[in-house]
Amino acid sequence: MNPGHNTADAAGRLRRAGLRVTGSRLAILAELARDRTHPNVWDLHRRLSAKHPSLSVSTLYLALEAFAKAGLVRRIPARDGRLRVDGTPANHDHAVCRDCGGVYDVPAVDLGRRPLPAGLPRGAKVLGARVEYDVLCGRCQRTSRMRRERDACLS
Amino acid sequence: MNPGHNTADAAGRLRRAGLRVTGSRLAILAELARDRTHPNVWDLHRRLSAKHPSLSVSTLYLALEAFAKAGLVRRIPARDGRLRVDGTPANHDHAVCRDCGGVYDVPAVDLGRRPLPAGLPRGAKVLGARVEYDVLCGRCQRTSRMRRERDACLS
DNA sequence: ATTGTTGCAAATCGTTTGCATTAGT
DNA sequence: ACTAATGCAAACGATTTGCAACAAT
Repeated sequence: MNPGHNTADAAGRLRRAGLRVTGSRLAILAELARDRTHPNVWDLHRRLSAKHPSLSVSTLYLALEAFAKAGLVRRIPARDGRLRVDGTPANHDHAVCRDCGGVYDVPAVDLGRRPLPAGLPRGAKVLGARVEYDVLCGRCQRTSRMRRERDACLS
Repeated sequence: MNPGHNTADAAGRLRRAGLRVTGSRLAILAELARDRTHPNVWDLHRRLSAKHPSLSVSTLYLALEAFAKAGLVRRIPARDGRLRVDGTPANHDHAVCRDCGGVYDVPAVDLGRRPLPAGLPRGAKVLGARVEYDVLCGRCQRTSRMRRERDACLS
């Protein structure tokens, strides 16, 4: 269903990265390929625990660190201070809901032809750039309207 | 030296935000106006402790939360998981050093005329957008060259 | 007088680390 | 055989919270 993210390929990607192919790691990569919500480590652990009850949090952290160094995943520091995991290796941008902190994938904006901004730190080399959209997701628009109405009544 | 960020103005901004004007808070705002390095909470606490030895970390956190809600500062989750504080209220973008995690201010890119990207979560309302540059700062270019050379010798 | 703010200490909780065991190469 | 990967528990450290004393309004 998702070419490029099946198990066989995951094993190859692990090997190519110089990492050992283990059940945990295949499961982690599979779960990340399935779950595009940028789960945090505990979400991930909870979901994986069903099929892999012995998988420990420390293993998860260690694996994610190795994956990140190999470029298989991106680790993104979320607004709530927790680590979220982005299992989509392709280049893309993010939309972050101001209310619930949900992270959504958005096709990458091409900033390539744009002149580099003045005011970069002296001598810095630009490696890349990405856009982050500040949004209010559909669900939060509803709940914040509800909240506004409720608060209005209470005041 | 920095119009718009002097003490008198800080008091006004606090009052306008419905916050009480206290010595700690003026000191915090003053320090943030002076230090544009996006310090984390502990850096900030260390620097403020010189003049305000009694200022506690919890007060600092509480004040920063209030400031952020009032739009006086931005709190940014850094790659190392710690909270960094951006005391520049004006709209601007950031360049983040891939190596040391240093955060540098960059004039905002105008994304206004750009069509909104397809693939935003259904029903989401876009409130804003900012660009984050992935850079290698001058200092880190030097140290990583040194590291490469050293590692080359060791291998 | 009222109530937001402060400082201290304790609690919380995400992440890291040490180490003995297991398993991939 | 070699050594990366795992699981457990303990350590760590940033942030939050409860509460009594204080201070700005």
